[in-house]
Amino acid sequence: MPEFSLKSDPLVSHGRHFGRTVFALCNYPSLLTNGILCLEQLEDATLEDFFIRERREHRVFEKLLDSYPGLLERLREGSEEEILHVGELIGKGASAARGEDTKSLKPVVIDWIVPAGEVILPPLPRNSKINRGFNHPLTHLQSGVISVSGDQWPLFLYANEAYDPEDPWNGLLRTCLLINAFRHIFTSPSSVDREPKATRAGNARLHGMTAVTGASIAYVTTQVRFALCSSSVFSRTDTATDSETFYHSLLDLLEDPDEQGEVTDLLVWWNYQIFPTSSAAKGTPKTNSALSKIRQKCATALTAASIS
DNA sequence: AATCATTGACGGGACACACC
DNA sequence: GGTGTGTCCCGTCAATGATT
Repeated sequence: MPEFSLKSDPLVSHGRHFGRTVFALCNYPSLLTNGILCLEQLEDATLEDFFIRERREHRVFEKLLDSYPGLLERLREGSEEEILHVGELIGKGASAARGEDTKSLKPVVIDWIVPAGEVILPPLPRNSKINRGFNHPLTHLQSGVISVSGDQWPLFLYANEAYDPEDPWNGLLRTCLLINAFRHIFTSPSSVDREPKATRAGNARLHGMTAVTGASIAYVTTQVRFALCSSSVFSRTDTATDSETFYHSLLDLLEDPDEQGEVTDLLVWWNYQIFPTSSAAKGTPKTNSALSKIRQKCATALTAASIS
């Protein structure tokens, strides 16, 4: 066999990383067709004429063009089918990566929320989600609210599981649980709780990623949220889990022009946690001993943490 | 009803790389 | 060489929705 295997089309690989770091949960074939259509119409209409949601999609579209050399030409010169095909490849990558991440996060997230050495009642099996979510105090996503819709944020988003009404940014998205999940997905599973000694390049290095993006934080947070809930099937349109609304609500905040000061601080903090030696983490001390101290702090804080 | 297509979870295996 | 670790891909299964 001459192996006509579509051995990892570069577009699929690109889609994996693009979904994780720029925009997940998206119908890429239609994003591309709409994007091209929009470019053609742009001469006699301004972006202001489009709805907010479409503006975001168009920004994503432009980021996609920027991130893949030659893509614009390929789409411009390609037939309608070709555009759809390219979209399918990118979407296939994004979707496969998402599926693998939910798969691998499902067991390990239990290790992160169950205090070391303790026996939990009712038990939280690593391979089953049946007791998670509202069925268990450790995974109980939110207190005092019956239905969890996507735009209500669970307390695990906040450091010490505390929301500060006076200062909504206080501790927001700065938790060990999210850092762990981010490392698990982007650097390597083994880099979560020890000094990284991976023998293979993780996803970040594989794709030349040296800085955290807001969307990647939103992505990881959405993955953790799903891992903690009792639903077994991730679906973009599932109204019970509402992952897409949740993901978008995080993006809304992280892309809000009025919040860029706070967002920049947040990204610096994250970069220091994830890429301590990269220039993206400049302005903060970055010796190895300081790093291990932080990680140690993270580990101890985590054992005491509970998701209420 | 019955059938088909699509989607996602899951397990497993191929492959690549860095150590011993 | 062998072993451990990680990504990527594939086959299978179940659930869901659309079509007939």
